[in-house]
Amino acid sequence: MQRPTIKTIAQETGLSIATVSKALKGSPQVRPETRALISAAAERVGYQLNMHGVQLRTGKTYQVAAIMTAPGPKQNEWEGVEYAQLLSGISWALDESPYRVALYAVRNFEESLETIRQIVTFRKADGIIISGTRGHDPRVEIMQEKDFPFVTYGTTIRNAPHAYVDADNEQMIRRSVARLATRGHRRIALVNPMGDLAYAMTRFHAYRVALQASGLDFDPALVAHGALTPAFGRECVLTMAALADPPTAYICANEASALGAFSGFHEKGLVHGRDAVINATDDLNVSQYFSPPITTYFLPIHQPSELLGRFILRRMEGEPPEALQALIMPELIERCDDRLTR
Amino acid sequence: MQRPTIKTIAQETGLSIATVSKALKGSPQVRPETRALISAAAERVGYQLNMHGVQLRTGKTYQVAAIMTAPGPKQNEWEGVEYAQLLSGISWALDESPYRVALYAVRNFEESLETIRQIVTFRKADGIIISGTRGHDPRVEIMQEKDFPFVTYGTTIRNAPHAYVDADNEQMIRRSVARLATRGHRRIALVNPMGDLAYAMTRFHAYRVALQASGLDFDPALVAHGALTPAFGRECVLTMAALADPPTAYICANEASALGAFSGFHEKGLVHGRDAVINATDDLNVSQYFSPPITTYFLPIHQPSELLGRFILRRMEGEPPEALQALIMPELIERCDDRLTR
DNA sequence: GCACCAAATATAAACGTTTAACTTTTGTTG
DNA sequence: CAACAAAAGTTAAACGTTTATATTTGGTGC
Repeated sequence: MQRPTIKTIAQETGLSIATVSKALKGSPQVRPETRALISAAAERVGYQLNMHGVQLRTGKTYQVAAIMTAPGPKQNEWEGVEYAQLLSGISWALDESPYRVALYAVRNFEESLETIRQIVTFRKADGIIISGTRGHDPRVEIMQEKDFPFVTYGTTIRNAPHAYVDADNEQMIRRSVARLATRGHRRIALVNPMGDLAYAMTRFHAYRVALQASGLDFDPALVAHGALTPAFGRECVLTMAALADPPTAYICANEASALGAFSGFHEKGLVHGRDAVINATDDLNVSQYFSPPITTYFLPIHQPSELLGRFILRRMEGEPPEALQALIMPELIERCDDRLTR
Repeated sequence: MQRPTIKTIAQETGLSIATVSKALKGSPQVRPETRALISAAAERVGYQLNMHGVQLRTGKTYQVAAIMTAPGPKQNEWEGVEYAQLLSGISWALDESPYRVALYAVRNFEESLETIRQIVTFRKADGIIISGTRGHDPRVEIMQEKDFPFVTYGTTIRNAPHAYVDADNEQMIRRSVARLATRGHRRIALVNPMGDLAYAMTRFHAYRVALQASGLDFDPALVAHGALTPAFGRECVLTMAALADPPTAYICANEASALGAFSGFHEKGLVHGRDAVINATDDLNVSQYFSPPITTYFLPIHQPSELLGRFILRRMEGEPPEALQALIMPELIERCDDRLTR
């Protein structure tokens, strides 16, 4: 038995395929009785719209491209794990819509640029979602130039306004530093993402401002930029703890680097709460299982990711990008007092 | 300027669109000189195949559906994080092919069943990849019934032969138990996945066999089944450590539950290596950053995931499922001696 | 009962590709 | 060089939609 098409329904009802097509998409051009008749027939024969026909005719793909920059297979490091939740959040947000998530895994920034160029020029998708934005991001420029709908996870700094979702890194760092300063910390380390990423810049800037506000000196030796793996967090602690005047607090940009920092503590024989403390930003609510549990700013990742999905839908419907910008303030979860006990 | 089609090339070369079409897909029906001519013209005008036309004409979708069962947004637990790497591995394997990964995030088993039914009956994809297989998996049955190409991550137990990729859980558990027994452990706990999952059964069975082989008694109190979150790992330790005769070793099914087990140790004041030890299976190579680092069976997730991608390609080309089965033995990484020091 | 208009429906073409069936060209053979 | 076969190329239809344009239907006012 063949899969039913609008032709089937046309024959079934004795109407033309044009009328059926219009009726099925609720056009006011066909009167309600006819529409009901058609819907009934569609139901009866088990009709489902064939997207290929629509796509060919309209040029729309009904795909949202999610560009996922994942570390190469050779690199066995715990990185980018939050992508799973990010993707599922987006997928859910699109659930009721005709759109699907098409995954484009790329190895690095250049590849993502090339992929996006492809998608835009050959219209392989109707919208794009990217993350890991840079201060000045050429991918954003490409899409803006062609007026292609997109949403970024993460802001940019020197690009024209566009749709984005991000955590409020500025506030987070300011409050983190202020809180630690209040608790007597004078040497606060910043374990930051790769320096070219927009949020690394935001965090760094906020860090300096906050230090000043608390009357603390800035020491470049207490700031590190790198891929947010456990290896990096560990390395930071090993290096900084060896300083003549080592930090008493580490602000880690994610849970992976925080875990690595713990590993560094273990290696150096440092005790959390006695020698130094670790604070972090947490997407996955995993810091509560660290030993000991640490203070974090927690932003459940499903929140921004669902927003990304909703934003791209609205953007594809033509809503202006300025209306689609969200900065979410993560919630402070104090699992430690974070005053040193010595 | 319009996007070039085969029609453009036909005009450009003075040939018919049929010849162009054949030439571009390397049909032997067109002679090499003509083919070269056409290729050159295609290159010149920047031609790219429009998939929508192909899809409509052939009925093929060039999509591989990846079904991802992710925990609901309300549940803030660290679960399913390895999916990110799984997906990117699959995506890479498909890179050179015309196929793309279409993501279907579902909330639970029933939804995945329904989604698969949809995909199969309305041919929304050409192939499906699922994970979290059950001992007897109705999803597998649906696809087999319709002779729909698919590969599972994880074996099944009571289903007809099909394409799969899995870690060799049987061997892993046997060797784990034997190794711990050799090191003097008599009370070995098994922190196992949900009981209806195929690999939970495999592991449990192997566990019992291995206990017997080592002359150890089986105690149901030392086995727990549940969602492999840190919460679960923690809960297991809290419960089992309170037993009259508590375990001296915990075999955790993944790194998340192992992390949770550590959290349980911390809570109970247990010291790793003195009171008990934790062993685990690790996909993400994160256990090396635990404090202390633990002994694991390590299977870098990109390995099975790329295999999944390659297998689904071959399966869609008609290769029989029996030829597409892989059981991979993870590598033992001994980071601890695992003998108790007391 | 007629002209007119709006509303409802029908016709036909188009999107880009593949492919069965047909025609033309080229090469081989006796 | 005729006869034919094989090779190379062409024609035309089809896949399932949407939509501009055309046609039919029914209702209104006079």
